[in-house]
Amino acid sequence: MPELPEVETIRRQLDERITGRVIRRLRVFDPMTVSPDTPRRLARRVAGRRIERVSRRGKYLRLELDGGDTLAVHLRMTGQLHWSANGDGPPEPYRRARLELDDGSAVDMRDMRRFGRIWLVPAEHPDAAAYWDARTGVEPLGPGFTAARLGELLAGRRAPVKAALLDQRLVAGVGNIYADEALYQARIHPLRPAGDLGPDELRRLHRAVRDRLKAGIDSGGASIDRYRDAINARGSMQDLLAVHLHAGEPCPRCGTTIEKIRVAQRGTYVCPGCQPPPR
DNA sequence: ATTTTCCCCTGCCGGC
DNA sequence: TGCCGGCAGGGGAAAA
Repeated sequence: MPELPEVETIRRQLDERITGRVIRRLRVFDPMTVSPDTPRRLARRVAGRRIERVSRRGKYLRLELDGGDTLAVHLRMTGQLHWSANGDGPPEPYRRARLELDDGSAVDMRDMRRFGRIWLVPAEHPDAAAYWDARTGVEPLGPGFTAARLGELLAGRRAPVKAALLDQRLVAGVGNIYADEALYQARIHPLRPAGDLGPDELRRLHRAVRDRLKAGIDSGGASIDRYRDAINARGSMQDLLAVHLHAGEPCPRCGTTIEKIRVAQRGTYVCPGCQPPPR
């Protein structure tokens, strides 16, 4: 569910509220949430540690603790983090874990489908930077993401350009919604082979990826289904989506009926008028 | 090496 | 009404 803009929204809210706090205890209600670690081992490791900052890499949230350990969180499809000042979040059937802090506040992790995970990246990990680099590529809103860099990442690839955008090891943080919207804005069909894009198309795609992700952050994320931010509020990016979830409706730019197709095993929305199909 | 398929899990929706 | 298949913002392992 949450893509880069949703995770960044949550990161900002948590960083503001829990940085400097000390973890009183970690309670795990669903062991699967911390597997393959055990609730007991993880809880013992983080208890009493101070949260130095809350950072993000792609769709990964990181609670950086004193001593160098990092408590990593990935929300996957239906995960949510909810902060409450007095620790009494609303009763939740899907609550999987809870972080209790020294000021009486708490962060609850909720997750209907149980794909979300919390795990520790230990300070003694041989190379913390390599750990994250193995999972996540360039940050699309960072200085390393340029049209030229995007071209290098896509060069020679025969997979559909949308599949490449969804590959977190190339560009980190783009998910199904923002891939559709960026490709539409760039007027590039999602089935085009990634390596076939020309210089102008790469420039348009680079600009569109950044533009749509920024719009997502400015909107507080897209609350299409279950997404809520860290204070249980909805975002408004769903109101700005041009094609995603709009199959059967006219394209806002050319009036052609928007189609739903399947690309990289994901539902994909495309305007066949604006985004000329390959071949 | 790259790309595709399957799987993890729960809930919902449409078709029969 | 009830059952069944398919699908849902994710990524990792295994297979091709």
